[in-house]
Amino acid sequence: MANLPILPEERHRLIRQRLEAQGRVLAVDLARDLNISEDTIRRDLRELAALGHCQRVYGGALRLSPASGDLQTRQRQNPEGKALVARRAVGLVQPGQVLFLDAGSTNRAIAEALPDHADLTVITNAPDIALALAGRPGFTVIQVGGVLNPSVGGTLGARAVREVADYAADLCFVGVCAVSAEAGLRCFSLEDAEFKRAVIAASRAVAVAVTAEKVGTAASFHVADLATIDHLIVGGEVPDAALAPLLDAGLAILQAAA
Amino acid sequence: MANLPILPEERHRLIRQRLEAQGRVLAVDLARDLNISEDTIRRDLRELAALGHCQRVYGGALRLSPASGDLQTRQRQNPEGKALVARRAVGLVQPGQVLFLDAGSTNRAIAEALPDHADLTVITNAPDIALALAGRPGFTVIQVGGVLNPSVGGTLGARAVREVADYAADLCFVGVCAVSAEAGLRCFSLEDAEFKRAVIAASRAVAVAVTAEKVGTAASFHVADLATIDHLIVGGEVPDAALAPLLDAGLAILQAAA
DNA sequence: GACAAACATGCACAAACGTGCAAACCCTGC
DNA sequence: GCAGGGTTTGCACGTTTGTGCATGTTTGTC
Repeated sequence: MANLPILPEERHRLIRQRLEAQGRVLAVDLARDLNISEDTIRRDLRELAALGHCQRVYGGALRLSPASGDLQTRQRQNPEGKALVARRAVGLVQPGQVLFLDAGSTNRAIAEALPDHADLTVITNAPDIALALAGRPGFTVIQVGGVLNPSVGGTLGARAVREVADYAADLCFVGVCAVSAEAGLRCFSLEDAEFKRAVIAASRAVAVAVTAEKVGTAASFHVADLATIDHLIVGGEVPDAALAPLLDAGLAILQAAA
Repeated sequence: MANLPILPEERHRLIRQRLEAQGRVLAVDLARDLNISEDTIRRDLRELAALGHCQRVYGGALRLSPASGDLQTRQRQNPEGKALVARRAVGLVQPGQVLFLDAGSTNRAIAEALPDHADLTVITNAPDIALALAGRPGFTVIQVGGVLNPSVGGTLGARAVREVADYAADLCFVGVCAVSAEAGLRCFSLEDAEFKRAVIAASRAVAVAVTAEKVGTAASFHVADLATIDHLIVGGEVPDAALAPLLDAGLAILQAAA
């Protein structure tokens, strides 16, 4: 060992680095590797924990869970059904592509299921999706600006529509509130529908991912006809009576079942 | 030893060079190698740190590039101090105003401290701030679009700057990484500095809220001079030595102490 | 319940630190 | 040349900080 003196601050950085990489550190190991007493290491860990950089535990320290409180709640609200659809949906994505992810909890699940290190560019109007992807390796995240609609959870309105027109995506995932053979894709607000149409217009291919309960239902505002869709991913147990009309309409359907 | 005299500026360049190459320097080593007293080295390191070229630590100095840390970790640093500053900062806000909130953990705290039912319009480039305010009564939230910078936690770049120019705010809260009388307002990235300047240009009044540890320090990139600021809110225990130069500069300072 | 490992705490010592001060140095104008 | 003002440097002083050791306590495990 070189045994060169290590500055306290330098040591803190090293510990944090090791925490980040391995998720945990042991006081004994650090003391041995850094050639310093365990007492000092313990003091370091206590200090780092006080600053909120790790969780102090008996024998060493742990990395804190990566998700912050607000996001954690949302994640828990996501049932397995959405994760199921999401896993199926990401199969459509190729490395290097530019994706459009509309706001919505199902699309949020898709964002989380996207693979790292795939050189993806994700354009989204949903701040929570942007945040979930920010900093993950292999992602460029573009946020669509505009007035944030609280119930939709994304930016909408004229400004957002205009911005979307500036981009061109290989594939978009449009969130819808209802889908049926007769009424097509539908959602609950006019502004939302306008925005989704802009997204579809700016994308080479269109994918819609929905959970079973939305199939065969309708909502107030028309987004697009079924003919517009290239991929429909449905998850969970869909009754044949609801699915048949969609198949009759000539739609290719990816079914994700447990 | 040659013992030839070394000019201070020459010495500074050498120290920065060594910092760049090795990531750290020890005061003792420099004193020995340059054949000069440790006192002088310490003075040099202090100066370099004040200009934002390194981080001064006990025993020497460290390169600061990898140490800026991501948003989530900063969020956890000194939350009480930030809440304190935030409570003081929201006193500047009048009902019905249009505000600009720059990205950053202190500004996030300000967002959370803003009063409900005050008919406020908040423009922000930070998705987490937008999310925190979305749905709260009496708020209109406008998200600035652009490429999301993971370490800053907000959109930056040409697109974001252009969008900001479309708006006009009564008051902006600019987040800075460092503030001092000599170096003014400073931050860690060029793009960030550009964006903040755009925000300042689009606002009738400028407020800067910082926690105590940022006062009297500096960082690599210049944002604006102190003369640009209308309100400076500092929180926590600020040593008089750090505060005095700011007061001498004629700045009105709101101090938030426990 | 026994035992060892991990821990917190107090203490002592050395290293690193900030500050005031005086000497040495530089530049400038007479 | 030299007098004056500003800057830089090293030294002395007291203070702070980091570290290891000794002590007694807590925690996990068998």
